[in-house]
Amino acid sequence: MKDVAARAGVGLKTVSRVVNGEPGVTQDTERRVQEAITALGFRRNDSARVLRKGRTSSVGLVLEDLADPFYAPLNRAVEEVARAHGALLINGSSAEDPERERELALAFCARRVDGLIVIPAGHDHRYLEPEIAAGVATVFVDRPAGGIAADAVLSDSHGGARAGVAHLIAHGHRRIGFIGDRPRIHTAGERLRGYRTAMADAGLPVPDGWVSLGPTTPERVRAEAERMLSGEHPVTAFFTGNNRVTVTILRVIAQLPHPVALVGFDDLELADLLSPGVTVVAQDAARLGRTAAELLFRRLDGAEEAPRRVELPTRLIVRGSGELPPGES
Amino acid sequence: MKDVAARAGVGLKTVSRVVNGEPGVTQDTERRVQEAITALGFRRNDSARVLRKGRTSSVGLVLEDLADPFYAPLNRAVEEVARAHGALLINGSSAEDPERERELALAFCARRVDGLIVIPAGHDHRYLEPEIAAGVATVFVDRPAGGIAADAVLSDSHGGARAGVAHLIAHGHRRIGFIGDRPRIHTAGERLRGYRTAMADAGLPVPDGWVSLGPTTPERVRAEAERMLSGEHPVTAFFTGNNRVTVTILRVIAQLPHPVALVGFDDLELADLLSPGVTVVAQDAARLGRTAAELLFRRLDGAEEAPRRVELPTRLIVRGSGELPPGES
DNA sequence: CTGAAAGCGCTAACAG
DNA sequence: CTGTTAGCGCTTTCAG
Repeated sequence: MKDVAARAGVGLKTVSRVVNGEPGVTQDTERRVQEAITALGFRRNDSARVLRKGRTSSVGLVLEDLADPFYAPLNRAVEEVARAHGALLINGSSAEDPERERELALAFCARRVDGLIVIPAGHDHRYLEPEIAAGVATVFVDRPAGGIAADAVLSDSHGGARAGVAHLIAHGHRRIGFIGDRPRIHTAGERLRGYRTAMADAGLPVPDGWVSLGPTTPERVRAEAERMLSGEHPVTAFFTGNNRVTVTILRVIAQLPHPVALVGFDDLELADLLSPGVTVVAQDAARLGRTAAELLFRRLDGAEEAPRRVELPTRLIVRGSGELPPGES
Repeated sequence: MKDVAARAGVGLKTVSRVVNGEPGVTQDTERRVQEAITALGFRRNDSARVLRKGRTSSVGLVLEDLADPFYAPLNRAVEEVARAHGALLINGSSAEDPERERELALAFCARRVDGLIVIPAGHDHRYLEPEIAAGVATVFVDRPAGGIAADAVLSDSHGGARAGVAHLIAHGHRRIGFIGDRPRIHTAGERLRGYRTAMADAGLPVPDGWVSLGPTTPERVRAEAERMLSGEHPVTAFFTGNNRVTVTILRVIAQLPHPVALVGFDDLELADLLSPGVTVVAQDAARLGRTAAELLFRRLDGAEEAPRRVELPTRLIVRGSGELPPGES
């Protein structure tokens, strides 16, 4: 910028004015400065600007996996809101590792993001207390924060799972298996709770063997499904706790001689084209992201209310797999 | 940091040494400094650090759509490589708008990213010349740069499409429709070229009506497909230019009274579970991203070779839809 | 082993 | 309308 000023024969501040489109510069001076800028290939150094202004116009997003088809639209939605507010997005995947979540969040804070959106991997977010105290607006999405009071935007996991399982029960199922993600993941627990509520509502017992929480690897999910389908009291339907489990169960079911009913949590891209279509409890990932980002920017614009917990509804999409009757047992 | 120094009763530089894990500090002094850091909730301001050091340890990624199931794994792969090199990732979606691509890329440059990975939306990247001259390593992925010499990591779109169409021809098809993305997108053109090559190899004519490039909206794709399926010489098979077109064509085909063969470019998550399974020409999006990121960091580590163009192979995955015979016409 | 001073590139605050 | 000065928070340099 110094060089530009020298070349254009003006003061530093004038260049600054031109670069930032501030008023108070003659057409002629502006032209001279612009020429110098192009000639020198100058671009404002935002690091220096940030240092001076205090605001970075950037937000950090810590999510579980950038590549997960459920989180990708959430990511995009956050980006769009950020863009509308003139902010850039820095993001990273925690890979469901609390330590990595922490590293990312703190790295973002060191970069002085204005705000932070976190899909928690861990359950203790007290490490963020100094940062929040220092003014980093923070919103949690998909799962609540642990150990601190903070904004959270969640899906109604309990209600959604309850409705999905009730749907299976309404179609005659009495023995329904639940396969979900690891129990330390908040949504996994909530969905299991929804399953138990629906079963209890119908006065149905839930033997331990019908419930399985754990890693969503195809191997584990397949083994658990096969276990639940064998033995004395095989299940006649599955309720699956997220998109990855659903995909594996679909592959398991496709190889069975008899039909097994299925309702999955999370929608899938081609769910309507399978036969039968896959009945799901859908959450709106983009809306989750948008809501969180909007809340974040409201905070950044000075909203000082107490931390809020927003819960978004889920939607049961009926496509066939959840309406299959129980086979003879 | 000043505050920390004051509180710990040491000099500024000593705090800096502790914060950065540099040697030359007594155990005792270090402890005092650490205490002050925790007490004050101090975190190093990376903006200031960057200003001084010149390197930001961050890379920018401009892609088309963060939420696209094809680009999401690429995004994740880039993130992993960046992470391995201690760098953060800033990213944004161009939404296939050249102006937006430019804005994002230049905003990243203003933040002084060390390197830039771009999935081009536009065809003229001369706007990056000053940045590259100023030292921003730049790698293009999925599509080549326009107007400048730069590294590019691409899939073999021409070869992949050619193989996919040849597969349909080998299964008896003579009238094959091609529906792809807008012609200004490089990969769309290359895939069309592959289609034409395969048709020419087999001595088959290609009337204009069998080829359609344009927006990948369901409405347009559906209309074009229905047009190609009607009239005097209806097509008996489709080759689709990317995942979004394939998804729509699958919906169109599902509603037809007679089967129509299909080979799609890009794999789909549930492609194996449809009946018939969807035969596709798959690219490895994660590998594309990984390769580009590794090349980028090689540049950042000082590799000074001439710009390289890396072309990754595609893979034909046979699942059923591409092996359907042509119906009677 | 420790610290003081200079300066990275920019903008806020004030003169002219 | 334009320019000067100070200083954002850190690291580099060099001297204790």
